[in-house]
Amino acid sequence: MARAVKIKKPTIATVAEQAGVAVSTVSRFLNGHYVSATVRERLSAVIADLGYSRSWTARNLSLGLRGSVGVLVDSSDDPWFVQLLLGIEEELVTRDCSLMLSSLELLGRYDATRVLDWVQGHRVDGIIVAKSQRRDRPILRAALDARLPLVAVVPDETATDIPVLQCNNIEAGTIVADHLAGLGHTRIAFAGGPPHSIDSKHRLRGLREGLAAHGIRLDSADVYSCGGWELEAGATFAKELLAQPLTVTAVVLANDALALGFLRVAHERGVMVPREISVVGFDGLPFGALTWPSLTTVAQPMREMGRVACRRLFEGMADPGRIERIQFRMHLIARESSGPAPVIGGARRHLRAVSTETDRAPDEA
Amino acid sequence: MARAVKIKKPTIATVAEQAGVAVSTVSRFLNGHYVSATVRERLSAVIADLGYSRSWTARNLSLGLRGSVGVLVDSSDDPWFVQLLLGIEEELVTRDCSLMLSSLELLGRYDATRVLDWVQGHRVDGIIVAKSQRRDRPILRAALDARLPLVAVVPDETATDIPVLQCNNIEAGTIVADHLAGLGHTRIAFAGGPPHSIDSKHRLRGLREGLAAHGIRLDSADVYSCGGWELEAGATFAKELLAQPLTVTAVVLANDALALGFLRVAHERGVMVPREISVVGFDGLPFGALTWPSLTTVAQPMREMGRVACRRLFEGMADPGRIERIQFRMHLIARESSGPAPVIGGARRHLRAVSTETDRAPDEA
DNA sequence: GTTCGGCCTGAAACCGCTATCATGGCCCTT
DNA sequence: AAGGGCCATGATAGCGGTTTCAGGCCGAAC
Repeated sequence: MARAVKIKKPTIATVAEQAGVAVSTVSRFLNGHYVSATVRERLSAVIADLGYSRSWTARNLSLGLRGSVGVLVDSSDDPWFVQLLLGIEEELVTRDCSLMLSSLELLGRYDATRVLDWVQGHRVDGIIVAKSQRRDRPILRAALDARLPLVAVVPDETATDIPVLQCNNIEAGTIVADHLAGLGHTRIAFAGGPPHSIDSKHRLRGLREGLAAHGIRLDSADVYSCGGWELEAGATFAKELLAQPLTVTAVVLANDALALGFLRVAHERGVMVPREISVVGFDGLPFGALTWPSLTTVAQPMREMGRVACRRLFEGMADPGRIERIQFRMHLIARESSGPAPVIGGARRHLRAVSTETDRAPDEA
Repeated sequence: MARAVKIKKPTIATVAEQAGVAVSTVSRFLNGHYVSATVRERLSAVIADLGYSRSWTARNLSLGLRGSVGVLVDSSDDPWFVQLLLGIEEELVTRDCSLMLSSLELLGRYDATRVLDWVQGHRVDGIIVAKSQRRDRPILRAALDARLPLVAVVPDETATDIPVLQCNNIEAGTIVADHLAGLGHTRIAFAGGPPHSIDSKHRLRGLREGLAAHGIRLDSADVYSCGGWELEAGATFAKELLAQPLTVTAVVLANDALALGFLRVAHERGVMVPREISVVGFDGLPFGALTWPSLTTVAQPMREMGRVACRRLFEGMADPGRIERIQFRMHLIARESSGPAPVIGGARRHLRAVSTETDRAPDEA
C-alpha cells in the first residue's frame, strides 16, 4: 500500500507474494476451490488493495479455451440481427465468455479458408452463423471438419448435418390464415420471394392449409412470385397486381421487405390499405411499425433465438455430434395494414383497422 | 503424413519437429521475419500438411496483447450502429484483430465496475463506445483511469477528456437551410429533442445561421421542443402543430425518429407532404427511405466513422494522452418529404417532389 | 505411542508462442 | 591466412495462469 507505485499490472504472483502464499493457492481461491478462511480473507484484501484482475488470456491458454464465441453475420441484413446479438450476449455474460463479431462479407464470404483461419487461429470456442444460406455451406462444412462447434440460425432449411435453429414457417402461414379468415377475407393472394425459396414455400403451404381449415381455397392463380426478397421486388409485384381491378381482398407477401414495397406502391396508386386490400408480411422487422399504415406481420422471436443458439452451442461443445433442429414459433403482430374484408358493393362505414396493436413482441421487454 | 492420426492439434513444436528445425525458426517464419528459402518451403509444406494454425491466445499472451477491441453499444439504438460495426470490422481485419461486442445494457449500464472488469480482465486492447451519453461518463472515466485506450463515437459533446468522434451538427443545420431555401421556403419551423440537448441546439443554430445567409429569419415563435427523441414525441408535436392553420411551409425536426412521427400524424390528418408542408430530419436512418413519403434527412457517415474510430483507437494505443475531437460532415439525402414551397393562394399544379433521390449514401456501397 | 488418512498448501510442469541471446558457418577484408 | 561481420538458426526464458503431485500438519484409530 505504502509501496512505490508499480507501473506493471499486478499478476497472480504479485498477489501471492503480498499475501505470503503460493500462486497455486491464489489460483485456487480465484476459482472458488477450498482454501482456509484465514487465507481467503487475506487474499480478498490483497486483491482489492492491488486492484488485481486476472488475465483471461493466460487463463484461456492454460485451460485450452478461447473464451469467446464467434458470430458470423451476413451484413446485408442490417437490422435483422441486433436482437439476436443481444440474446446471445445475454447468455454469454453468465458464462464469462465474450462475443466475437465478424461479418461474412468482410471475411470474404465464399472463402472458407479465411473464415476457418479466423475460427481456428483466432480464438473462438464455437461459432453461430446468423442467417446462413445455401451458398454458405462450404464454410459450415469446413468448420465442422475442423471439429468446431457450430450452430446456424435461420438457415437454409435443407442442411441436415448441423444443428440449426429455425422458425416454423408453416405454422406462421397458418397464423396468417387464421388472422385473415377471422377478418372475413375469402379471396387472398400470396406473393413469394425468389422462385425456389423454401421459406416462401413453407409460408405458402401453411397459409393454404390454414385457409383450407376455414373452408377457404387459395387459388393457384392467386399465387405469385416476386423473384427476390427486396423491397423493390415487392414494389414491382404491386405495380402488376394493382394495374388490374382487384380480385382479392388481401395479399400476403413472403417477407416484410416485400410487403413494405407493396405498401409503398399501394400508396402511390391511391389504393387504400386496409380498406380496399389488407397486406401482411413475415419477419417482424422493427420498422414495419413505422410505416403508414404500419405493417401486420408474423415475427420471429429473435432475442429468444439468440439465447437458445448460444445455449445450444455450449451443449454442442460438451456433447459434439448431436445434431438437431430446433424450431421456434412465430407470433402475429397485428398492426394497421390488415383489416376487415371489404364488403362487396356494401355501404361500408369508415373502418380503419381492427389492429390490436400487439406491437411489442414478448422478447422486446 | 503416413503417421497415425494424432488427436491433438498440432502446435508450433509439432511443426518444428516435422520440419527438423527449431521452434524459434518456425515462429520467425510465421511472423514474416527472414528465413532461408529452403526452410521457408519446407515449413509451408509441413504446415499445410499438418493443417497447422497458430494459437492467437498464446501469441497474445506472449506479446502482452489481447488481440481485440471491445465495442460497447447502447442496445436501445437498434439499427443505428450496424454500419458503424461494419466500418470498425473493416479496419480490424487488416490488423488481425477481432471485434468484441458487448452492450452497455447487459453489462449493467451504470455499473462502471462491471464494464471495467470486462475491459481489464477479459481481453481487449481498447474500447470504442458507441453513442455514449453524459450518463455514461463514469464508465469512460474508469476506463481512462485504467489506462485503457478509448474512443467515443457520437458522444455527449461536452466531454473534453477523451478522444471523440462526432458529426458537425451546425453544418448539418446549414445544409438543411440551403436545401429548404433552394426550394423557396421562407417560413420554417424547427422542433428540437429533449430540452437541453446539445445536438438539437447545434442543429438549430446551423439552421438559423444558414437561413440568415439566405436572408431568411427563423422566428423564435417557430422553434419548438418535442421533449424527447422518440417517434412518439414527434407525433405529439405534429398533433399540436397541425391542430392550427399552417403558418410555415416546412418543418425541420431534430432527428429522423421525430420526423417519422411527424410524417405519420401528417398522414393521419390528411396533410399532404411535401405539397402542403415539407419535412426534414437528421441522422439518415435507413428506414427513412421506406416510409411514404420517404424522409429527407441529413445523414451521418456511420461506416466511415467506424473506420476512423478504429484507426484512432490504434493510434491512441501507440500514443496515449492525445485527446482530440474528430468531426465528420453529414450529407443531405434529399428524398420525397421535402419539395418546393407552396405558393400562397397560387394555382399550383400537382407537384409531387423534386427529390433527387440521392438515396444511397457514399458509404453504403 | 505409532500409523493412517484428510485437509491445506507449496513446488513445479505445462499451455503455445515470442523474443533475446548465443552459436556456428561463410564470405570478405587486410 | 587469420580476424571480423553478418546471416541463419538453435536454445531458453518468459507471458500469467491452472493443475498435478508431493509433503506437512493434525486428529483419530489401533
